[in-house]
Amino acid sequence: MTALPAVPEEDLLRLDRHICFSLHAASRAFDSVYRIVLKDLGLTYPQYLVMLVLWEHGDLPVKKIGERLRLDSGTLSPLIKRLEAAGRVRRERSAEDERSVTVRLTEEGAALREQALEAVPRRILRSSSVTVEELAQLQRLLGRITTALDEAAATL
Amino acid sequence: MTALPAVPEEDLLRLDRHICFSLHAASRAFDSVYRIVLKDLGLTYPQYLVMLVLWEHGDLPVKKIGERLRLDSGTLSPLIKRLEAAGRVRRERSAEDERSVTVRLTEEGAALREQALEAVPRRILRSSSVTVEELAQLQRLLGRITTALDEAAATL
DNA sequence: CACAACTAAATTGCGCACAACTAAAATGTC
DNA sequence: GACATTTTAGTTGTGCGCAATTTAGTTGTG
Repeated sequence: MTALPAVPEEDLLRLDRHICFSLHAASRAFDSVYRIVLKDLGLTYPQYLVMLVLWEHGDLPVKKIGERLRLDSGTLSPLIKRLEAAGRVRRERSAEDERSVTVRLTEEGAALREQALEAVPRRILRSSSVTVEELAQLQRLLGRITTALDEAAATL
Repeated sequence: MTALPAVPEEDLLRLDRHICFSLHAASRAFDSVYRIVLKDLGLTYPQYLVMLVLWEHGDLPVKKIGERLRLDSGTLSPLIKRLEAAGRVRRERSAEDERSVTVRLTEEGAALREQALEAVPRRILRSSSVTVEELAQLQRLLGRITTALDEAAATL
């Protein structure tokens, strides 16, 4: 762990500048393209993430959604309320465990999936103008880094 | 551009789910490690980005900072005011062009650079547990995608 | 010179992200 | 069974990020 490569002091800060900047910028660039593509569906980017999870796994308690997206109730509670206000989901207190709130797709919310499938991924892929293989590679690298960062965050 | 690879319909949505999720998650994972590392310096992650730009280029008008970080005044104005309140920078109306506000490092702000150089990049590198080469590769790919996305956003 | 067009920064409003906290329900332990 | 502990959502407060608008200053055109 101490065997860091011999990078000159000054370059470290410049490298750091580039790393955090490019990730930050890429994230926002994706965000802004998604924003445009998702406008027709009346969804924000994070709302789309929640819908993707629900489309894939069906009705889920807030807790489970949070685990899959690594988001806490502070983010999810108001977000899901907005989805509910828009008629895409309903929230129901679980009968077995009154603490838990199950998020269910409405018919409208379920139907939105076809529209999204048609419109979103293709346009995103084309906009990023990278190959599917490159995206898969990017995904692997990001996944590895994320895991490492999460572990590091727990021990810092 | 129309020569998209033959990916089955269903997989598209799953791929999309992974792409946007992994970038979103990676961005937040970096954010949270930076948050921890930067706490000692009393800086948020975006504030650190602004400081990096100032340390590298010296005093700059808000406009120029925004160009380098792709951030607009709606984000930068309050952020820079907070940096000013913390004593890291001063804001001065330009004499030549009264519309422009130049952001200048205070002595304290300039001095913070040494502390950052010492603490930040090394810990981030170690936490992400990837090689400098991999980071450079990641950076190139992200840069390429960001450029493409920005162009796409302009024509969508 | 007058007036339109443009530019830089700031402001407002909304949504996300997270830390810190609260409320209510479930679980564990004596 | 009583009570501390843990768990699930929700709330509050702060800071980004962006769209849309506002304010003030500059530039261009007749």
